[in-house]
Amino acid sequence: MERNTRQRNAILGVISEAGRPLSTQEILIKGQAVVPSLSIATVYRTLKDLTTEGWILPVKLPGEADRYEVTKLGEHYHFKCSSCSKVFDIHERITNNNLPAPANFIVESYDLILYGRCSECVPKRGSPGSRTA
Amino acid sequence: MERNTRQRNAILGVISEAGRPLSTQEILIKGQAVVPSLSIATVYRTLKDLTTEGWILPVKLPGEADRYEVTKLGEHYHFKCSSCSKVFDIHERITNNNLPAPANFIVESYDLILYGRCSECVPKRGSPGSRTA
DNA sequence: TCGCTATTGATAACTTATTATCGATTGTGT
DNA sequence: ACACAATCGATAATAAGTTATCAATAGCGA
Repeated sequence: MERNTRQRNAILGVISEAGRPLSTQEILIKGQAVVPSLSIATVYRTLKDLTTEGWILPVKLPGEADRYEVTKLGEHYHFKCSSCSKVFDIHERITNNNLPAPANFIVESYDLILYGRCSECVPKRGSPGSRTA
Repeated sequence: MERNTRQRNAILGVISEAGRPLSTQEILIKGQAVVPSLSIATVYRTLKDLTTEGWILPVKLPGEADRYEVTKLGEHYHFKCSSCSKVFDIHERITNNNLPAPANFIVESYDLILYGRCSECVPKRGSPGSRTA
């Protein structure tokens, strides 16, 4: 049967408490703060299990390895900071009307990724090179 | 100096005429219809050159290898058909107002990918399992 | 607490995409 | 047409991420 190991609890714990999608390396580091012996193999194994069981979901960004977050967040999209590389959840609602497609095309889902500066990395007022798109 | 080879002409030709972003394998196959000896190494080499020279751009989708399209298309986004896996350009305009981010976050750019059925793969009217998102 | 077996940790192996190597080929200026 | 270097084709090498292997460890029911 399925066992309730320290490693599994630690991994689900750090993902649940992160508040944003975590990379496998982030999960490894944060998990090792709870279970120091934690191995990257166990991280991958457990992420696969937790995904299969429906607890977490992979977050896919172009050209990057999957990140993971808990399933219960509902529909949302993501913001990647071009300075610190962290990815944040955005829960504002986008209506399908805002996502036009050609006639005869059926839109079933979408991925929207915003790129820019998060609140921690926003340049000070008045510094150069900081206009928004 | 830079030479005007059959391979280079064929590769830029198939990308220009495709009307949608092509994968490296698609470029190889279509290019071999023009220059049968065309090698995958030449495809990668030429794609890198054409990108550096500004003729083409990589199109990045989550979890997939880069596709390529000509630069002159201007701002647009992409639609991936979940049936035939082809990627299409969408030239409808999206306003920044439609892409809300948290206060203090600066949006510099975005990637938007719609998933669904293209006009060729849309199920016939009345068939089951075909509601839009 | 004992014993069984699921799970772990360390690392080798694998996968897929891309790049490097190098002898053969082929544009291009003369 | 010639010469020569840019480019090509075939394939080995690389890179990053993920998975497999297997002896050691540790949940969990009795």
